[in-house]
Amino acid sequence: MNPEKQITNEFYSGDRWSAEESIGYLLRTTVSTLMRAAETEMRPYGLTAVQWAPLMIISRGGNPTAASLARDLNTDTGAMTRMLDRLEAKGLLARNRSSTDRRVVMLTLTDQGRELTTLIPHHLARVYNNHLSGFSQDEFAQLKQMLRRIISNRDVV
Amino acid sequence: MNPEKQITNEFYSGDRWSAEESIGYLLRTTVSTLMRAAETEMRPYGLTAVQWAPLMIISRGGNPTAASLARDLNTDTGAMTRMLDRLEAKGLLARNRSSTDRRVVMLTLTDQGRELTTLIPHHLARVYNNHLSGFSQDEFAQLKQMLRRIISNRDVV
DNA sequence: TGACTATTACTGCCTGTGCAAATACTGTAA
DNA sequence: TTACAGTATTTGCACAGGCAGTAATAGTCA
Repeated sequence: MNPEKQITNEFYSGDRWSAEESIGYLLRTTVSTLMRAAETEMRPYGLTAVQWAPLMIISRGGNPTAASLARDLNTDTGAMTRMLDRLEAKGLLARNRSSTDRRVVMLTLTDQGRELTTLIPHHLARVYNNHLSGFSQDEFAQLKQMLRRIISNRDVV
Repeated sequence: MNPEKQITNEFYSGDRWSAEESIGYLLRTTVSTLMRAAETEMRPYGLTAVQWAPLMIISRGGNPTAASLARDLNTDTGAMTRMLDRLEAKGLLARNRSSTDRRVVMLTLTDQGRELTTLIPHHLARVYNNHLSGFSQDEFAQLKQMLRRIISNRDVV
């Protein structure tokens, strides 16, 4: 056995249970903390904490569709339809049925939507950097890597 | 400067943006991955991925109230009222107005609810352990510690 | 006692998500 | 050409959370 990295499968047992040590509880609290901060940061622009994501992807081009956005953002097409409804209602994007494939709806940003995409990243960076204060670059890289490992473990199981 | 741990405040800048490197995106995806697995694990018992939490806290005693549950679970009393509505509708808990403080509602588990609390932790442990497979105990401890640091940074900022 | 503050539970409104079904359309194989 | 499998979008239903406001109650202090 490698003495430097002992692998085990027993982090939790069915006997004892504590919210403070639960990885699910900690992750959920972390996300809601970040979301609340992002919400505050976005409020002046009339956006919620998650509405920026579709805008940013559309602004990068490549003709994303509702379905591709749903795949990229790890959600479902029903949720994405309604998200786009809200963004369209705010006048940030326009929907136009494609003429080459009449199933898909082309998504384009309005001038107002495009302007937001130039302002959003700065605010988002501020929120993330603030919450990562005290982290070293190594720790930051480790954290991202560990999260990716948890995500990919969904397939292993 | 300590050469072993160089602190910086610049993990993200407003110039470039990538979902794959975004700590918000990674955390959200991790949570939804875990939730989806928990949802599957709980389905046979008629519970969703989050409904077990109030049940477990009530089962530990100490006369928790809707308000204290909301505080412990990092949500608000409105959401908790509706959560308890659903659990009561499923016959898992009972609500009784306290006679000593008529503002509060005493929460007690039904027999069915109490039985679930004996089964839940095992399934939850299974989900968590599976998704942490490949982790060392050190990495597990580091991950929890880093999440706690992000959460506590909400106050620093 | 009476005014005031804090707390508890609840409700309405909005945002957001997941799942399943329906509809429309595309491309392919028989 | 026709049947069929796959894809894109939308909708209904249920669950869940945040925020603001309300009514009832408790405790405190002048």
